[in-house]
Amino acid sequence: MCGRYTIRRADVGAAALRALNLPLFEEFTELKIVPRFNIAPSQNAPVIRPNAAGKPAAGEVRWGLIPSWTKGKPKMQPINARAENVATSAMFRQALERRRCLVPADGFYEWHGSKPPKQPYFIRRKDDGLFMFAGLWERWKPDDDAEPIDTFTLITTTPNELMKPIHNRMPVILSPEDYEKWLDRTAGAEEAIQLLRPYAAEEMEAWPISTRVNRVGNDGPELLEKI
DNA sequence: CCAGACGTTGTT
DNA sequence: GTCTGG
DNA sequence: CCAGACGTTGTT
DNA sequence: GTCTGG
Repeated sequence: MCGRYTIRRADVGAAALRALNLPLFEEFTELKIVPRFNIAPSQNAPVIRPNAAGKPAAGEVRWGLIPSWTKGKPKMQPINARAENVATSAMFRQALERRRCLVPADGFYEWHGSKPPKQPYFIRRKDDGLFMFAGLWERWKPDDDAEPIDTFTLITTTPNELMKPIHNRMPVILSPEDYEKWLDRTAGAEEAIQLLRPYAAEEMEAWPISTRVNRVGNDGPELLEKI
């Protein structure tokens, strides 16, 4: 699940975050965003994470987590992490403690059905506002003297009432009042996992769309048209 | 102790 | 790196 | 998540 | 069928 999402407006970054009037975002770095209708795994996407000073900063990071201890060619690059397992899994535990991030999105896709052709749906806020997915990131160096590569994964949880008919999982969408705590590196894993719950269904809407979205290279507004 | 795995999704 | 299995 | 490749030899 | 790439 959650193997595709959108960032359709360039104002999704700094302006939207400052509008929340959260202290953490007062000095937020301007987030340069190229609108996209089809963000897929293994591509770079903007994420928001604390910089060295603890202030949130934004930059492009590759979707698909490569743990820092990976030797040689990465074998596993999970694009999702189950909220039920992040606290105990050897792969996610450290990232949950120290490397949490926000992944901005203004919509995502989900495929309904057991065998192809599956019916894709587009899901967004009713007010077409901003989502922040809960993410974890890692820094990996292919070799000792190579440039580090940053990657991230999206945390998933059980579906809310809107998503249940479509799928058995959904991405963790954080409430604005939880953004700070999720990024706060002084908050521990125990506090962090409290925030990992299904988002309010009444604030979301979904509709069926064309299977044109299946092709990663398709990246236009027509992907969101109701069918 | 060392060796080997470490994940999710969906599909069967 | 850290946990599990042998 | 879905789509598309899945190989070797030899040459640059 | 299974892996890789987007």
